[in-house]
Amino acid sequence: MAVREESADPKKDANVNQAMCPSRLILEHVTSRWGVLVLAALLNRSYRFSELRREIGGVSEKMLAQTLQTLERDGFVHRDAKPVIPPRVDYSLTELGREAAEQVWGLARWAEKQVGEVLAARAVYDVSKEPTERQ
Amino acid sequence: MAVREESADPKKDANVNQAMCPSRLILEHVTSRWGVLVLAALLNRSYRFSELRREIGGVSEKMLAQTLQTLERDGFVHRDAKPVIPPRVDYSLTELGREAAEQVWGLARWAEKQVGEVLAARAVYDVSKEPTERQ
DNA sequence: CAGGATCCGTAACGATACTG
DNA sequence: CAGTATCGTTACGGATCCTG
Repeated sequence: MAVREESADPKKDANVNQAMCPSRLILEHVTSRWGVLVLAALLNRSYRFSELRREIGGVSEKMLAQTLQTLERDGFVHRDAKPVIPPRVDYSLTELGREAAEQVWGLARWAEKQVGEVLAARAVYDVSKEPTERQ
Repeated sequence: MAVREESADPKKDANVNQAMCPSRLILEHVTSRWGVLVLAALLNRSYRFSELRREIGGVSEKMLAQTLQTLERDGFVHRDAKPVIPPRVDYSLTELGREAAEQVWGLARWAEKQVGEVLAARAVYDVSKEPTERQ
């Protein structure tokens, strides 16, 4: 079995941290590296597994499956497995998932808008912290 | 020196992932475990280091320092170090930081509102995935 | 094709000790 | 007080192999 990793098992979530509020976990799931991208992709339309994998790019099968399961468990993603050979599974957003996706997408858009400012701030910071050679 | 961990060194950020867009990093910083809590706390008022540490609770010195540095570097947090003995350092939000804090706090609030729904969804999911003993 | 199981490296994190 | 340096752990995440 070995249901480790992230938070597949609810009882294990607790010991990740002694006192982590549930909202923190939700936040973690929807803002995770691949969670954001999955939600963003599904905002447009539904996707099949491999399709989604190509769309996102750079995600391993394992992480995509894991991300999708977490989001499905939280009620953000609907999984429609058709009993055909070869298997066909479509993923789409639930209503709750759409809300989530819009929220994080909004945040992502905001982040993109601020990239310039942030990069500038970093440049300033890095120069000020530089070895400076001699003082 | 050993400036590993998270993203203190800009040149290292790139190899965390071959192709990670800058906005992803910003998102990572502001939605990180302690990043959210730091921003939320500073939304009310400015804090000193240890004060902030107590306020948040459960954060190690190392992680708090690291989180604050990351946020400062991105231009979200202003660090005001007064040259006195004993040292006194006040942290506050910049204008950009206030925007960020409001964004993530909005997301956090949304997450809190959905805790009930998510928990319910998880319960349904977990039951449906249960061993079921015999089918 | 959709994913489960397993192995493994690395880096994130926490605890502790130490410094200006 | 406000951090930095070091160490140990663990769990995140990727690669690979395997199955219905």
